[in-house]
Amino acid sequence: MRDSPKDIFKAMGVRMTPQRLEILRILEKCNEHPAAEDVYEKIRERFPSISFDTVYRTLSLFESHGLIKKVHHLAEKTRYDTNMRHHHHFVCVRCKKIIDFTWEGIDKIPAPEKVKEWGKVEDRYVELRGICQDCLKKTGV
Amino acid sequence: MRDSPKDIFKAMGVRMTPQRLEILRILEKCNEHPAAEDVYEKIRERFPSISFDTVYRTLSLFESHGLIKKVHHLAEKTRYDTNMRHHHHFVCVRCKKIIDFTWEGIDKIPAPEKVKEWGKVEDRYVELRGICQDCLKKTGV
DNA sequence: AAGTATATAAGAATTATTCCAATTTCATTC
DNA sequence: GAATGAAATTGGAATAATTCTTATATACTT
Repeated sequence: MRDSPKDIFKAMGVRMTPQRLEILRILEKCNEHPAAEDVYEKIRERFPSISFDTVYRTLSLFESHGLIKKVHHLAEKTRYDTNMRHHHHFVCVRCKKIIDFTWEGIDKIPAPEKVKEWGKVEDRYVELRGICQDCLKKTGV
Repeated sequence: MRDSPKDIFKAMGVRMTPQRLEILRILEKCNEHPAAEDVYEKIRERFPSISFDTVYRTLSLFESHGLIKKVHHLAEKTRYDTNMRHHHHFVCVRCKKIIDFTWEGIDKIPAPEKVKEWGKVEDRYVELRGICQDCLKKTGV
């Protein structure tokens, strides 16, 4: 049983506006992984004068309340990797520190059959996300 | 046995300039995952008048020759995920399509001890990268 | 229904990155 | 070793994604 939009907005403690409602509907219907621009193009069908800002603000709002999330952390700036051997990353979600590691155990497990049907898998990347020791020390959490 | 800078640039078929040489040294020395700005700040110690453009151009050059790589594909625009359950992604490196999947087999394997020492791991994300069926059809490769 | 805090629209501002044109420099030839 | 021409650098303008600002409009409480 899914919450009604009214309850969702009530729980967030914000007003339910037509724009927000429509963005919510678009997102609920969407099985892809839209960029802000995709949402903007879609909602303009009904709200031709909506501003980009409203879309961005609403996406941030939804994200801060755990309704959606960004596909990647670290998206603000491009980061470069100087290690060209196959490896994975530990990423600190606070300070964005990245540490390389290898993990043969996980490289060997065959990919799920369904995924193989979606296309040709060429690479496997694992990201372990958490809080690094430095950041743990800083806040004690 | 590592190639000399001279050989590296020769292999790339480009001129060896002091700026490029210094950026190469900075990257070789660097165990972090620098953003362009980090490289810029570092090289300005020796080349105070270097332009951002040179840094970006050189990083692209190195990337196109396989000396370094970007930490993430998909970094151009923020993409949103409307599926808040734990899952992983198949990503088409051509069209950037993203498909969700779950993979219990891989979720259960304990993380390497060394990683646990680096911090508190809170989430595990796997990205299978390849070419989706649509893109395979288009080019026949 | 009125009042008020909150949300929106439009465009300016910001940030990361790329483009452009003028100048400089590398590396090859003489 | 100097001249030369192609390639590289600089500095600033341009672009693209995202955020901020301010005046106006609107949802929700009373």
